[in-house]
Amino acid sequence: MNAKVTIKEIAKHAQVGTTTVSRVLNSHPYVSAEKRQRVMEAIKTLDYHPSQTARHLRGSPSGLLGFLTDDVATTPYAVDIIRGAQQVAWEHSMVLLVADSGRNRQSAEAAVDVFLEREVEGIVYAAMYHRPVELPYDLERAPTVLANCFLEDRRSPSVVPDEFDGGYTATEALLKAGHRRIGFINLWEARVGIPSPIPAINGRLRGYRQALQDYGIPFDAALVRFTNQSPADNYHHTRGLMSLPEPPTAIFCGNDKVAMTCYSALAELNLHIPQDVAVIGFDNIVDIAEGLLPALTTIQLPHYEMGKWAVQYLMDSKSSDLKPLQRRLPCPLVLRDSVQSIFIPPQ
Amino acid sequence: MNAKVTIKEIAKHAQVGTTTVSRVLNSHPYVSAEKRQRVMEAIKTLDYHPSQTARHLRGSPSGLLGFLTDDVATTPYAVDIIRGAQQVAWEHSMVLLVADSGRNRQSAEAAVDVFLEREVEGIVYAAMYHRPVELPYDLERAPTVLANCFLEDRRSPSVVPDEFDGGYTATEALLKAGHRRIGFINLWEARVGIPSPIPAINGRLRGYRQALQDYGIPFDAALVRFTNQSPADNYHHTRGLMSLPEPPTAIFCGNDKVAMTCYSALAELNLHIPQDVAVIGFDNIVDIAEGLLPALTTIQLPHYEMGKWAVQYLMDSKSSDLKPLQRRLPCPLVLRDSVQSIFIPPQ
DNA sequence: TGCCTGTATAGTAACGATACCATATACTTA
DNA sequence: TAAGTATATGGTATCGTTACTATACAGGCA
Repeated sequence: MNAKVTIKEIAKHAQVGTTTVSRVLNSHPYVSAEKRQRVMEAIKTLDYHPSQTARHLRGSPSGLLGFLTDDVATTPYAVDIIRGAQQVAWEHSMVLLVADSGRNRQSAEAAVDVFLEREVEGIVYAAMYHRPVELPYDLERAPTVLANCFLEDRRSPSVVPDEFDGGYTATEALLKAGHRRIGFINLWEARVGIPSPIPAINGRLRGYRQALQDYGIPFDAALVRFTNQSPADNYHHTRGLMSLPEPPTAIFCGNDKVAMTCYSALAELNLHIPQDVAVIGFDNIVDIAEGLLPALTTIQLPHYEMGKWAVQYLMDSKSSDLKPLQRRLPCPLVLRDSVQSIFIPPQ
Repeated sequence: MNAKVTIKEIAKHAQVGTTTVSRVLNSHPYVSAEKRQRVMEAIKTLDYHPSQTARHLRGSPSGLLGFLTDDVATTPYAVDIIRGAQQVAWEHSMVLLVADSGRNRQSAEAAVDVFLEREVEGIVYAAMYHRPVELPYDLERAPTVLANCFLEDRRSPSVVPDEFDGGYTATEALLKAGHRRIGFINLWEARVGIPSPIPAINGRLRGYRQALQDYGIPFDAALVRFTNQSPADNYHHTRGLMSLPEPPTAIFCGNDKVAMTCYSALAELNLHIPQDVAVIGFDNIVDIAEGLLPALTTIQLPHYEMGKWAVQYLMDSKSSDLKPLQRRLPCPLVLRDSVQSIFIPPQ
């Protein structure tokens, strides 16, 4: 492993001054074609790589972005946030420095210290599921964008899934297919009693109600259930829904895991999807959605897009200040086979 | 945002020389208690953070590790590799620089260039599923450890799941529960015809056979099936197994998705898990395994552990050279409810 | 007393790259 | 012809930190 080749050695090898080498590297004008050629050759033969460290010290931007997560992995796909962030960062020739806040404030602070010591140009703080957070550090320290989470006081910019849109889209897909009685097994937080601050729950419910209203269907509270997300409870609510005097012809499940249990419960009742009952999920956990028979139509959370947006926003407002807007990204429908158009006889 | 506070300003503020400040920062001897006190105060009041960049330029190690992935996300949990790597890196006060090779050689090369420009002290190359890879760059450029993949010629160190162990453990769990006819729906590669180089397939099969042999059960080729992993094929093989003249009392599924289909197929046959048929999966996709009823007993791939091991190995051999060993990590059993001990009458 | 040795302190030269300044030539244009 | 401009080139200070060197004073010991 040859040690570090410096600009000086290139200069010596090409018989020019260091300035000229620097000019070639940064494609500045005023270098003769001949010397440029010599320099390029030297760079190649000596396998020279410029030191970002020296450049940065000299005044160039660090080219670094900090990416901080709480590691509570609910949906594994949430890591797509990092992929999206990485993608956009790369396009801007920036690199991601990742750290895990490890859920305690102290190590989050430490992580931010590490970021600052390396003078990151911005920080993305990403949560593994959509929720309000308290920032574990002083925001003034570096421009920060939140992804998949937000501050209660909205004092810094954030990008989140549009839960309302997701709920609306799911419900509308069912309505468009002709369904008029649509069950909704919404999520409920595991914590006892406390009215949940999780935006998914309220947002999706509002979307569901709005879609119903837009299609002129009255809201029926009996069709809405809340599951603590255990398979047993998911099962219970599916059965409950189907034993209603007027059971639904379609079920909107709060997530794909709920949908999975829903499938089994319906199978036991000898009901077929999508002929007897249509099912739609949420989250697009591909392993589940594609593994089910029939494959599950569901709603995609925009993890990848949130990662992209967060970094893009950081890049766009590099010079000016970050405006603390909250951006809601749509949750698109992923069409598979669990929803089928039903025939509605003209009345 | 106050600009950069430097060591000089601390020196001035505390009325000492820069050397003294540096001594305090690095807890070197020969500083009087009084001045040390003054320096510490100045650091606090001016909110000083030392510049890693300057330190690095001056000769300290960069404190950076490169983490490069191919992004083909098969199992979402494979990202646990990065979490494990991050964890150990953090313990060694190092930070991870992540990049995505974006599956084409060129951008992988570019990513490595970026790593080298920042003088990473090592690189972890991680694949999203266990397979042989060709390294997209010259290994000499930085100490590299492969995670979840390996070079055909084993010329650099790697850490992979012990597929044999996984296959053995799964089969043994079934054998210990008293099963004697154990079906195995192994994976098969989607690519047509080509004998698969995917180590999962061969390794697990060998583990299965070895366990059988150790328990004195003759191998029955009729019990081993290969699925192209489509739900339809998974379904087909489950039915095939169960319609054998002497059907299995337990099924070892190549992964949790296969197990998921297997559950439905068995339900249709009105067979109950685990009373009538025991099922064991592979991969521990928690969303699936915990969502199924009964919850799926399965095998855990050591993603997190591989990430940890890769970085640990890099750290351990920082001074000496990397020895190109291949480390196989065990795939532990995750006990849930889909396997039950069956009574074997004494003969 | 004179000479070590240990403690305490500050000044300064690096690390590698770049921006500024100085210089030198060739070519215009008033 | 003198002055001005565009082109080409290299020397050197600088970024923030630490290692090295130099200096100074104390106490210990021959």
